[in-house]
Order: sequence, then C-alpha cells, then structure tokens
Amino acid sequence: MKMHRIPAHVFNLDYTLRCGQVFRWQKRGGEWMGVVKDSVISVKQKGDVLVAKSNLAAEEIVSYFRLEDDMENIYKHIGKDKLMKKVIAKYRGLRLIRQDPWECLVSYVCSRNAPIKKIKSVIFNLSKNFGNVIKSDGHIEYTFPEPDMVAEATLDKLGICGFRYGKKQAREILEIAKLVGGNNFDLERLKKYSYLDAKEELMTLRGVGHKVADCVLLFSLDKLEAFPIDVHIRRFMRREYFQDENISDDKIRELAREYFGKYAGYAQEYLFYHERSGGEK
DNA sequence: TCCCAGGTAACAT
DNA sequence: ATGTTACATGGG
Repeated sequence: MKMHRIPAHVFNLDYTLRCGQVFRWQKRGGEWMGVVKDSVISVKQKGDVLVAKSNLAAEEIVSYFRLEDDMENIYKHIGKDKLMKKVIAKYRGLRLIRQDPWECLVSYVCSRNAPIKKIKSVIFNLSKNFGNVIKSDGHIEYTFPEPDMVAEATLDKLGICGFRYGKKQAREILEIAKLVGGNNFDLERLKKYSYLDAKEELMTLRGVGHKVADCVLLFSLDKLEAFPIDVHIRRFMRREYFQDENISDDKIRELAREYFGKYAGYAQEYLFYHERSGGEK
C-alpha cells in the first residue's frame, strides 16, 4: 500500500462520490473505500489535497477522478444562465469519474427503472458472486468480475444477483458478457469514435438504449457531450426549460447538447444531483 | 391500492 | 418517425 498526496483544486470528494455516478464506494469513518482496477483504494480529502492509500499509481488515481479536467473552463461553458450558475456554485468541485467501461456498462444496464439502492445491491452481488476476493486491512472486498467470469455463469446463478427485471435482464447481461469477453465487442475502441458513432455501436447491444448508452459514453468513454436523460433530468428539464410541457426525450437531448455544448455531460451530472437532492438551499 | 424508481423493446399509430 | 405499453418489484 502506497500513500499518495495528490493536489486537487476545485475538487469535492464527497459530491463526486455521492452524486450517483458510481455504485461501489462506501464511506467508513471519514474515509471512502472503493475498488478500482482490482485494487482496494481508500481516499480522503484534506483541503486541496487528495490523500489516497492504494497500490495504484498516482497517475491512475488522477485519471480516475478526472483531476486533469479544467473545471473553471468547464464552468465557463456550462454556466449558461442564473440557475445553472447557482447549481455550479452549490456543487463546486463535483467531478465526473472515469470508470472502467465494462463495469460501467453492466452497472447501467442493471440500473434501468430501479432505485439507486437496488442498483448498488445488484452490483455488489455480481462482485461477490463472480469477482475475486481482495483482503485489505481486515476488510474483505471484491473485484468487479471480468466479462469472461460472467459469460461462463448460468442464468440461474446470475439470477440470484437480484436483477430488476429478473431473467430477462440476466439474459441481457449474459449476452453482453459473451460479446465483450469474446472480443466481439471492443469497448475501448469506442473511445476513438465520435460521440454519435460510439453511441450507435453501443445501442446495438440488447438492453442498451439512449440513456444507458449516454451514461457509458459519459462516465467511461470520455464523451463529455453525452447528456443522459433519466426520470429526474426529464422532470427537471421539462419544468425549468420547457414550462412543464411534455416534451420528448429527443427534443430535450437536442436542446441540451446545443445549449450546454461539449461539456453537456458535466451540466447533466450537476443537475442530476441537484434534482435528486430535492433542489434545497 | 397507487405511485415511483438513473429504461428498453415491441408494438401501434 | 413519434407515441404507448408490458416488463417486475420493494418502499413510501
């Protein structure tokens, strides 16, 4: 275990890990514990320094938390109006996380029409049943299973993870695991594609629609213009930008990408957290 | 009992 | 091309 002290300006660890983009981090006594790339990592924030205990290299931690993103520049792009500026000020320092594409894909396929608590339990069960055990400081953690480890599972064994739509979703996960594990679907390659081309590829997978595709693109494939539309964002956008009109997701997506521009995804995550927190303050 | 939850695919206009 | 519905389930 190495100890890292990483400079982190315009960064808020709590907002970043609490806003709902990741599902496997837990806060225990002032420290956040997570599993990144087969290693346990614990992090805490001391002012403008991110203190991390991990076997990961410092660069990997910087990349994971997207500490290279120039937040002031991003705020300049997405701070289009009074409301947006207010939300930015409220959650200043919230950063997108650069997740592993495979874990991100599975997580959001399982997320559909489910409360976040449910998603967390499904992801935990997948890790516990199919991932590897890691022991650290007396705690037992699990890696997120590789595609092959899921692909070899039976429908019944997958089923005990408690998917939202039962065997229907277990079948989707199995099918995706076989494609990704068998090198018939290269997630990493999508990073080189344009946003729209990568999205089209992702949506050929059964179980992946606009929302899941946009989440995977935004949270793991560096497509910061992606603007995932879920129930919360839909409600927010209709209320704040369309006078409560029952506008379609296509229209919302069109407006959001045009209005917020190449960092629309950052705007989305701030608004998502804001709306889900009830917009208080 | 009804409504909601980080939706998608199949089906109907 | 756009609108509607089945799917499946624990919690408020």
